[in-house]
Amino acid sequence: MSRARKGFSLNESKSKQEIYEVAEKLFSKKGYHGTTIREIAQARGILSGSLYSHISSKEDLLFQIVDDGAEAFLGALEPIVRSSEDAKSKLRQGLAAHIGVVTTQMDAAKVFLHEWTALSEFRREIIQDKRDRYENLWAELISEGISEGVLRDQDPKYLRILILSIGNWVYEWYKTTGDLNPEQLADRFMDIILNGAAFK
Amino acid sequence: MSRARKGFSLNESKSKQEIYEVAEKLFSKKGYHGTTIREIAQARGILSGSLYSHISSKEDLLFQIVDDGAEAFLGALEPIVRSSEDAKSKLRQGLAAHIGVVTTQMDAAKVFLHEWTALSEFRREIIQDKRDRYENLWAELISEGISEGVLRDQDPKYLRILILSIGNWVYEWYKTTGDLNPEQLADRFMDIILNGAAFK
DNA sequence: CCTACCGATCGGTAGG
DNA sequence: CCTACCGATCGGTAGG
Repeated sequence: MSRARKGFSLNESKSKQEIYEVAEKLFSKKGYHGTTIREIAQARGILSGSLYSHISSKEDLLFQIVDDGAEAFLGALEPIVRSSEDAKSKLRQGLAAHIGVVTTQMDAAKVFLHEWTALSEFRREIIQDKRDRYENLWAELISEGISEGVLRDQDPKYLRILILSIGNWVYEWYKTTGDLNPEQLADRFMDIILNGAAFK
Repeated sequence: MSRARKGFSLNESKSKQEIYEVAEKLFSKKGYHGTTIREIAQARGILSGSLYSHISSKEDLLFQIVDDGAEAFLGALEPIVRSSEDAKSKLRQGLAAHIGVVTTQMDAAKVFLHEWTALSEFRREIIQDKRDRYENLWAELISEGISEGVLRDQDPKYLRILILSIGNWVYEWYKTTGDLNPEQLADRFMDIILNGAAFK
């Protein structure tokens, strides 16, 4: 998550970070191609040329945002997968972690989930790898659930897709005011996923 | 769904339709802002200026694609909601219809689900209305399920979101080869949604 | 459907 | 961080 990673001075990294925050918001709202470098600069109160003492290109900006998003998801899920709790509560915590990332970093999450395809090949592959790693962590959680006898022994692929679909779509509808918090949401969804919505 | 709606001659509407198909593909792959009018023209084998005897603007093209998408979803779900079957099979059929639209018209569905926000205000509102209508149809299905005693009597909002999240995300991962067909997919997902993934 | 072009804007740079 | 600008490309148009 930290963007002050390469030993910039405090002021430099503060300026840089403000640019990232502004770009995150704009890329999330209007898309990467729909956002101009001049809009980003204007939102920071400077001229477009001045951006380039802090960034090297527009795509560089996108990559750092997308990569931060990837790291946020991985960093939230990894400790849960590695923990020694039972499979059921790991599944619940995993979904809460995912929803937590989406709701507390809505712009970055949306850019990560949707604008990463605008990256050029080399950098897109780096992100593809992290996406694969994240999916594999979920595959692990589900296969633990099956081997512990908590989950029905079905093709785990579609359960994984079902869970991630629910978690990913959150940025499309979630409002900070009026909706359940991430923990409550994860409880609600995981109750349906595990026990079903049917009346018994 | 029909694009030959305003009485154009056969040839005109054929040319027009080819432009829509090409634009659908490109908007889906690279986004509305990431696609240039020249790319669309080139994919049809003509020059950019020549497009404008068939369309009136780039945004017009987007609107027609998005609106067709909206109509496809509404047209597939409406007869199911109006039918007199039991709530459980209407829910299953509704999800199959939704997944059917997404998988058989993947490009149009993706553009409808994601690029509609690029529309200017007036036309975005028209689409917002149709999205609301579609959501309300689902709300109806769920409330029937509750009143028929098929579904647990919980806040229906999150069940509706859960179902639509699963259905909408399909375009992100579905491959025509190797995956289940829409009916099978809907069965699989609806089984988990109704009965849960937990072992009992 | 093409030729020929338009004003505007794009991402980015040089030099201070 | 600004001034001043670059070549390229954008959506779109006039006239055939």
